[in-house]
Amino acid sequence: MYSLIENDIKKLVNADEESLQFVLSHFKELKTKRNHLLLKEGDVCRTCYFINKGCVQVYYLDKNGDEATRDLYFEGQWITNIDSFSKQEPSKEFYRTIEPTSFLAIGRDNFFQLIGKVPQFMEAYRQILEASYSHSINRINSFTAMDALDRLKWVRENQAHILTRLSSKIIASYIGVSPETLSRLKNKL
Amino acid sequence: MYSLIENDIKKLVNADEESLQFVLSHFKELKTKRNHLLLKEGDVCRTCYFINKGCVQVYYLDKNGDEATRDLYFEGQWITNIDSFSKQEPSKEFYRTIEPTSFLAIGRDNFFQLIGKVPQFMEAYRQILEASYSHSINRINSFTAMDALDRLKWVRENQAHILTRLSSKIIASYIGVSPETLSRLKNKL
DNA sequence: TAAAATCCTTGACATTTATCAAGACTTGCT
DNA sequence: AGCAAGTCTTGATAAATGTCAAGGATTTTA
Repeated sequence: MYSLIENDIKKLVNADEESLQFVLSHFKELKTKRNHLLLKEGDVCRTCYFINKGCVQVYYLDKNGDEATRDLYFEGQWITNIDSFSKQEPSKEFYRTIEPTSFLAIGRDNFFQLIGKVPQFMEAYRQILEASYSHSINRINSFTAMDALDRLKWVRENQAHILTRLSSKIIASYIGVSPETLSRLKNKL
Repeated sequence: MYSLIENDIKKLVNADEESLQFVLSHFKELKTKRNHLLLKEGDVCRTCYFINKGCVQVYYLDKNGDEATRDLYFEGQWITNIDSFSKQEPSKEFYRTIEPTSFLAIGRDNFFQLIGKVPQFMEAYRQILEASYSHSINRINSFTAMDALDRLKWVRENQAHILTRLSSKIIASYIGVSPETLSRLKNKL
């Protein structure tokens, strides 16, 4: 149950076994069905999740009430609403599983205590933040610098699992086009 | 010269005067003309900057060679290419001043030594990362969930200084439309 | 300070993408 | 297993945005 998260942390920092087990002991398993809402607009996020298996869609409701997908997360990834988690403000986004998903979850209080007590965990968190920020920068650049077909090609080159694992509707929302447009773009690939 | 950065750090963390001055002593002043390239595609970023006065455009070259603006930074903001700075990989982005600009700059080695030595500086960095990540998430959501006119209105509500201080060409690139389209959108505001 | 360069706007037109509708197909639920 | 719901595709059309061109305004630079 803890092997994936253990490897992930070891990949980021050199932690002695005692510290590592101390950190892991604060994570509780959470299993959900598909379409489970982890967090919805207006909620305050009190939990940070590590995905053991499954998939989470993070989305936003546009002015027509349609879902706009900000990001998609899979096993081996860390996920929380950073704004709401760090400042305890209401979330503007929805977090929903799109497959049966199993998490390791840690509450906010435990999380920040660990950060203060275990320097290697702080260091791991810093690296996760840097990588998440970097990923979001790439995503902004894909929207400012590419048209829809190039964004689709970019996903095919860099995140191919998204195209094979998820429905066209969700892929379209992630690429930032209507499902009809995605259907037509596929013919041009 | 250090008053803005001093207030910024104090706003983020409680630091004793000695630690604060120790941290500040590692920052060197850098003044540039407008259109100075701080970093270009392919460069490895070895410096983190705090803007004392002025403005920096971070952009990307699209497949036509046009500039796509990922973000704009002003006095009081921290700026570095996080990917290149943290992993010492070549930058994919350009960083250019668009006004005469004065910075406080710190080299990568000093930066990471300070992070290790001064817990309050680590804590400040963590908060800056969280805020930067949060800002980039808002920007992704503006592209996935809004059309061009709504993005322009969003900037007017939330970053009005961008509209009053910068050229239409740069605003257009930030909004993600051609200058001609921006010119027409202004008539609909 | 004057020439050169760049910027801003507007018009005409092309291209991209969205919307609406319908039918075939797939999936989920009981 | 079978029905209901949702998905995917395609066509027709509308709306949004890009491109090219040109002229006037502004800014830069020599």
